[in-house]
Amino acid sequence: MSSANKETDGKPGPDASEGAGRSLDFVRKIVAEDNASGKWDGRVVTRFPPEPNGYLHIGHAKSICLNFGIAAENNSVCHLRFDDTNPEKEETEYVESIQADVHWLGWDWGKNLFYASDYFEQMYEYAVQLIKAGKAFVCDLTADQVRHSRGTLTTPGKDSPFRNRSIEENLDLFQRMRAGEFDEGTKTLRAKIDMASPNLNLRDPVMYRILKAHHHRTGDKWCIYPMYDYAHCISDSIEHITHSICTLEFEDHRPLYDWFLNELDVYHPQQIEFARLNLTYTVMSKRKFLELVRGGHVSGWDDPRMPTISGFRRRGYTPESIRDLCSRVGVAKNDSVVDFAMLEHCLREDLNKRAPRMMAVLRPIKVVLTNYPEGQTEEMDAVNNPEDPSAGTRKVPFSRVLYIEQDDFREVPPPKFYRLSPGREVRLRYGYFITCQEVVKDSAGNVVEVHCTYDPATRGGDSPDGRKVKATIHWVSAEHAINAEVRLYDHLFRKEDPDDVAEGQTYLDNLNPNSLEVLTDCRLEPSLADAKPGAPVQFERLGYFCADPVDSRPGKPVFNRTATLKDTWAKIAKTGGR
RNA sequence: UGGCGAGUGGCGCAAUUGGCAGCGCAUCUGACUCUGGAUCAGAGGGUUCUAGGUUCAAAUCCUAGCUCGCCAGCCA
Repeated sequence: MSSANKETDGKPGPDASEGAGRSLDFVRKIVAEDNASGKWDGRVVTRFPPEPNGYLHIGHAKSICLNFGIAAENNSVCHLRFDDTNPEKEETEYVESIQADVHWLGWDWGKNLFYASDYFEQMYEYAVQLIKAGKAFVCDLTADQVRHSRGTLTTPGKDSPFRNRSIEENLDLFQRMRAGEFDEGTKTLRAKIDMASPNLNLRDPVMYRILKAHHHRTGDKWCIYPMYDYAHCISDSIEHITHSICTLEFEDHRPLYDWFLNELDVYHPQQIEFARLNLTYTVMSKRKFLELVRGGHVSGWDDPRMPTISGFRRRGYTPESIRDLCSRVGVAKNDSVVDFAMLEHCLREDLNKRAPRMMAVLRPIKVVLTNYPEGQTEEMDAVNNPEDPSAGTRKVPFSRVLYIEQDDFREVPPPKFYRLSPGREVRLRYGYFITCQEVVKDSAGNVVEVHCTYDPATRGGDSPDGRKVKATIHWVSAEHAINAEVRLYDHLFRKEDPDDVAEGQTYLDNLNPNSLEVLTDCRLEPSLADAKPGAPVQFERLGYFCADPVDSRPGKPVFNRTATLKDTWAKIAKTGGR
C-alpha cells in the first residue's frame, strides 16, 4: 500500500503514518488488498458518520482516527457526515461540538462536510423506486403490532396484512405520508424482504416513519424520516465511499445494507465492522452521559472526569496522547477493554517532552529559615524543562519564609521516607540545602511551622563539598506565591467495570465519591499567574496540570490535575513501607 | 434449543498465512538522578478456550464441543 505521509489537501493533519505500524490491522489489510486488486480503481474514501445527538467520546476518537487515518495514509479524504435522520434527538449544538472535537483531534474533512438530510429527496425517490419494484410497502400496523408480528429470535414472524397492497396504492399512500395526511405512528414504509429470516433485521424492516418534528436543518419540510439502515447505505453510496467502517453491533445489519443497494442497483461500498473502544473505570454511552449530566453527578458533558473529547480536553489531555492511544490499541474484531493506565502512559509520554515545569505547593506548611536574612529576596534560576533545553530557564523568588508540601515533612519519618524531618537535611529544588531544627505546634499539637537552617554555600542546589542529600523537594516563597484553587481528579467510578453491580444496583452505585477533591489554599510560583488556560504544565513532583478553561479568571486561576506523575513513594506507602 | 461474530501472558494487540509464540501497557528488580519524575538495564508471567484428528511440524488446517458478545426500536 502507499505509505506516503502527505497530508490531505495540505490541511493540517497528524502524521499519516500514525497507526500504520509494521503489521497492518485487518481493516487496513482489506484496503491494501483492494488497492492491489484495483477493486475501487485505486480510490479510498472513508467517512465518519456521527449522529448529532450528543458529544463525542474517546470511543469515537478510535473511529475517527481509523477513518481519517486510513484516508490520510492513502492521500485521500474522509468525509464528515452527520447522520441526522432522527429530528427528535438531534441538535445544532451537537453538530458544532462534534466539528470542534474532530478538529481538535487534528483531523480535517476539508470541503467534505455532509448531512444525511442533504439526501432526503434522493432517498425518497429511491423509496418510490423500490415500491414500484414491489420491494416496499406501506404498512398500517402500529409499532406494537409490528413488534408482535416480528416473531422472536427462535420463531419466524408473520407477514403484515398490508404486505400485498398494490403498487398503485403503496405509491399513493407513501406520497400522502409525505404530504402529512397521516398521524405519527399510523403508517410506515417497510421493505418487503422475509418475515421468516433468522436475521431479524431482514424481517420487513421499517424504512420510513412519520415524525412531525422540526429538523435542525430541513426545518418542517419533511414529516417522514428514513431509518438508519435505509439512509446510511444510500448516503455512503451517494458519496462514493469505498470502505464503510462501523462498529461490531452493525454486523447483523450488513445484509440489509447490501440488500438495499443491490435492489436499487447503485454504487455499493463495502461495510466493515470493528470492535469499539472501551476503557476501564469509564462508561461509554450517550445515554449514561446524559444521566450523569442530568443527575448532577458531573458538571456537564465537558466535566474533566467525563470520557468525552471535551472532557479530556478540559482535563488537560492532548490530542496527540489520544491519537497515540488509538494507534496503540489496534483494530480488531473482539470486544475488549483497554486499561486506563494505557491512556495515562500516552499522556505522560507526550507531556514529559513538552510540559514546562513549575513549582506549586498544594497543601502548604510554612518553613522559616532562621538563619536567612530577614527581608532578603533572591532570584533563583530554574530550568523550564530538563527534557527540552530550548525551553530555557526562569527566575523563581526565594526568601526567608517558604511553603513546602505537608507530605514532604514528617515529624516521625516512616521507613524509606527520606524527605524532611527533624535533624534531616534535604535540598530545596534550585534553592539551598536546608536542615530541620525544630517544629512549632499549635495548642492541639499539630505542626504549623517548621524551622530550618540553610547552608549559604549550597546556593542553587549544589554542595561544594560533595555532600549528598536523599531528597529534593519543591517550595514556593510565601511572600511571592500566588493563591489558587486546584482540582484533583480521580476515576469517576471506583470499579474497573462500572457496570459490575449487585442485584438491583446500577452503574451509578459505583460512582467514586472521591473523584473530585478541591484544594482552595494552594500556593504557586508567581510565573503561574498568567498560565494559559488549557496549556499543560508540570507541577514538579506532583503531576501534569492545566488552568481550567472554564473557571479560571485573570489573577485567579483554577488548575485541573490531568494526571499524577508516576509515584514510587505512593506505592511504598501503600504497601506499608515494606 | 435462531442468526451473526469473537476466543493468544493480568490488559490491548502481533505472528511473513503450516516452521523457535512476539510487541506495548501493567507488575517486579537493579542502575542513575537537583522531580521518589524522566531515562537505562533486566526479570517474572503462555496447556494460543477444550477434546480429538491431519502433519516431520498446528495459534494457524479438519471434526465436535465450551465460553463470551451482539440482534426481537417506528434509535443510531
